[in-house]
Amino acid sequence: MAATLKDVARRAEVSVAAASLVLSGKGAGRIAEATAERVRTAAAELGYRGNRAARSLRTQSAPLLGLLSLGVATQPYAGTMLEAAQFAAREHDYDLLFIEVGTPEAIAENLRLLEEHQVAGILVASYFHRELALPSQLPAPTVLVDAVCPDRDIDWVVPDEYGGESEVLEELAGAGHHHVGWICESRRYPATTLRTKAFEDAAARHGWDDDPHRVVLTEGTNAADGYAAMLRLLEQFPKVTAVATMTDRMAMGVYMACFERGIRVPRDMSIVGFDDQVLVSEALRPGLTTVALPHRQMGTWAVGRLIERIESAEDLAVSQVRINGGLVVRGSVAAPRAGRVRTSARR
Amino acid sequence: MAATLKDVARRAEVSVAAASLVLSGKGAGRIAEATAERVRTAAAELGYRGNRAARSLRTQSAPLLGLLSLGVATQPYAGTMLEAAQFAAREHDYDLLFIEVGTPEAIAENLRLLEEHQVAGILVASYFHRELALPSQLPAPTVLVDAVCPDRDIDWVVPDEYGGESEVLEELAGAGHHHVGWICESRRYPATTLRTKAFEDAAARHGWDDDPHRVVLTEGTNAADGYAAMLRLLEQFPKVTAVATMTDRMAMGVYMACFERGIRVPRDMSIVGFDDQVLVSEALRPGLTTVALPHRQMGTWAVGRLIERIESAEDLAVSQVRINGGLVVRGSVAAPRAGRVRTSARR
DNA sequence: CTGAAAGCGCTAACAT
DNA sequence: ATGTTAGCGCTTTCAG
Repeated sequence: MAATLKDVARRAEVSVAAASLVLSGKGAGRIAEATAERVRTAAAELGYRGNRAARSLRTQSAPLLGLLSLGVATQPYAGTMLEAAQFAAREHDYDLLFIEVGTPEAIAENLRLLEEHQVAGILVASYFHRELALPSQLPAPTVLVDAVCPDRDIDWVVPDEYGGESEVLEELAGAGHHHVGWICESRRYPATTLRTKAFEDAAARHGWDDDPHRVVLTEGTNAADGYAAMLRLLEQFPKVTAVATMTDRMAMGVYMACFERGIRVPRDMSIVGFDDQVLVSEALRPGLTTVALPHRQMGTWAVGRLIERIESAEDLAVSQVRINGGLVVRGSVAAPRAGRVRTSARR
Repeated sequence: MAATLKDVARRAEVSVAAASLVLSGKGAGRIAEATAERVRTAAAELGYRGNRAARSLRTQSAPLLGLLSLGVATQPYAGTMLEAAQFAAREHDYDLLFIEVGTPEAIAENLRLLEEHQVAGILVASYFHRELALPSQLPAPTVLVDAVCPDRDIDWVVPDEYGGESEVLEELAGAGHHHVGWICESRRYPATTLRTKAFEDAAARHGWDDDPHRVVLTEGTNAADGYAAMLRLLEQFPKVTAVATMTDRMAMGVYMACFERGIRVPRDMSIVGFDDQVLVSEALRPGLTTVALPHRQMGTWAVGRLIERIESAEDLAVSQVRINGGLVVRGSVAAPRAGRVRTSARR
């Protein structure tokens, strides 16, 4: 049986009220130091840990953050956000209630669950940058991670798609490329739209070869999509000396297409990706130059922000930020070769 | 202000006790159906949700499971276990408190934190099969996920390393290979030991070429390790027609070495991995034949078991299980070619 | 500076 | 069949 505050008080020969004051640190100046010391000793001796339920019942709030996840745990690397969030929470003495909601529609019902728990704050986290609809009544301060809620003033943090893509494209421009291809998923998401915008702006800025054939749209974002797209790109835009893909997985497919065609990376073809899925980007030979997704940073920021909001007396202004995960330079970019001769396919 | 039980009782014109009985379903046979109906209506009208803190305080236990994670969220795919655990918990009306402990040493201190929360049960989950030491006093029923605790009778679930490896090696045997290489990390973990044992047994069983040069030990488990190991294997064991690697990532390196040497997969070389890291195994061309890690199944099993233990009156016998995630056949295995001529390196 | 006491919302033993 | 009541452990007035 765990020791209660009453046990501590009895042992220290003070009232429970005094013991509570001391242990919660609110007794400073009110309780004599000698008494306080007695209480602390007694608590230590008894291994007193307190009872969250009793405290919550009394204070009508729990030092708990509810994390409503949309696939965050499952997706490689997105889980990093989770870990970062938990660390940040722990640092402020909050714990994390993890709930995988499955679909956006299930958010509302799970918010009610969190209300029962009397969570002090709520994180709604997605594994990819998306738009979300939220019920108008939120049971606690809420911040979105890798998601935005248009038509609503609410804190959120997302990757800086435009900035990141621009940065990695500068690598290509810096190496001297002018015939640059863009392989991107066709569906319209914040990520596709913003990264494509960055590509178009970079192209305009650097006067890249303005041929509509330089872009290939795909159905999905995996290696097979990248592979097929690259084959098509080589056909419809043979001048290409560098390719930017919307994701690392697609870049992996591009590598494979190059391998098969006897095109060497980066000598004959420079390639850049996005996401920094280390399993892929680091494993490729040469390593893929890409942009990291700021999972960790988003988790940390979101929790910091949430706690700020919870603990601040005033109403804070809404804060919506885009974080650039940063360029990761590996070996997939080189200067275009002048008199490049494309070797024929190997089979 | 959320409605309380008292509000419901007043509205239904009954006592709080009666209301409690009805809402918790324990009133069957004790409360008249008409009364019960009145209570349920009142609760619905008020949007009554109950207060976990009050209930926990009273019952001295919370419908909460503490999940102490050792890197589970960060590791690609291991997070799947987390999602599965949460689903299973929710199905039994438990919620999940997620805590990333960082290192095994931090487990003890976090167990005390869970004690404060009065969790009904505890999951200690690792992202790889390992041995763990646990304090002798656990604050609640505990089950280990992807970890064991030697010298201790405690429930755990781990991947069936031996069974899985044996199964994927049967693919090689079935295709008719006799000169099979084994690329494995040199450090001794349950996974290395058991998978290596499976290799040795398969080799003996099928009378594979018994040459000590057929195995190459590596420092790590990533693509670069696999790549270097494969180069070495080709040199010291040139007869090799099939390679089994300890991880998919290492297999990826093997593919790359083959590509560079002009060795075609699977025509000239069959390859099998372990883990089924889809990002890798599915993306490779041809897809990698491998063994899945049962993350999802482990999560589900562990929670089921834990709840069984929590809710069972008697002392259950300890249950320790190994789950085989299952063979995933893709395209990396073929029959060895009779008069195979190794093409020379491409550069 | 310290103690007594009320009460958070709920459950369960005990009355009626 | 239903109501009354006594706490669970803690915080926080309010008295002393």
